[in-house]
Amino acid sequence: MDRNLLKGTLDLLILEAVAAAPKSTSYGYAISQDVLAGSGDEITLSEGSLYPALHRMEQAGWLTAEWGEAGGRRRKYYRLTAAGRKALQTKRNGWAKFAKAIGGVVKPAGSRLGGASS
Amino acid sequence: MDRNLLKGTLDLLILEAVAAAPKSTSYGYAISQDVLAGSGDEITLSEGSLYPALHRMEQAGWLTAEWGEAGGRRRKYYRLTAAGRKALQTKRNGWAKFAKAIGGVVKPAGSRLGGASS
DNA sequence: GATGATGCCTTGGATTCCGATGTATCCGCG
DNA sequence: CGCGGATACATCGGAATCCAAGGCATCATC
Repeated sequence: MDRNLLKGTLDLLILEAVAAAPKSTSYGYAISQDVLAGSGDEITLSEGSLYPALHRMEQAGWLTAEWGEAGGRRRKYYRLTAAGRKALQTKRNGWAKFAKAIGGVVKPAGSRLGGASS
Repeated sequence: MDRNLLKGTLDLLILEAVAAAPKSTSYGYAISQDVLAGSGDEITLSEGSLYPALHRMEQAGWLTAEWGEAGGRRRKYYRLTAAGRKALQTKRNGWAKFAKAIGGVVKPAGSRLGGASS
């Protein structure tokens, strides 16, 4: 999978994972696992991308963080703010519009080439 | 439209435009117009992206170029090579897989948030 | 003779992401 | 006990990508 495609969708994926998590079950490691599972094992959010992104979004006011603990290990639980929910909607719309735009240009995978003629 | 989303799809869009063009009607400016039209006026390939990309792909052996002229203006016509057709297929598959993976995580735009209950 | 469309090109910089690395706890295995 | 692997957080430097800006040239319109 071309990793460049991921650019621009990182925030969306994280916001989506946080939004989907039940109550306060959203923390870094779990988010990466959720995205991995949700994508059919296709999308791996590497730590070098994930944690900086979480910090950035917290800074942006999209997420709030709270330290917790489980099984002797520290966890940082994240929740969406109102601004975060709005950002998610915006990014969803952006993705939908983008995917549609690409779809208008790209033909289905597996379609024939060159044989345009009759 | 978030421009970061475009990253990774540039080659695909260009290959697709060249593949779709009738005979020898594919040149830089026309490609950008075709993509713009095909995407519903959503995707503008800026010249600073387009021309370097065309050179890179020619270098990679995906395209061959040939100078022509029309109406007193120079044009550089591009055609797909066999490797270019193969690259297009590969990128189509990559995009399809990627879009599907994202779709597994992202909920439809406009869907409700927070009200996970019931 | 200015403006805008057509048509090509290059460069510098900004942005984005990730591999590598570091720290720490817990569990299972030999 | 020591070791590896999973869990869990974090940072930094490098690599890759793209585009705004600028430049050049022809043609049509006003």
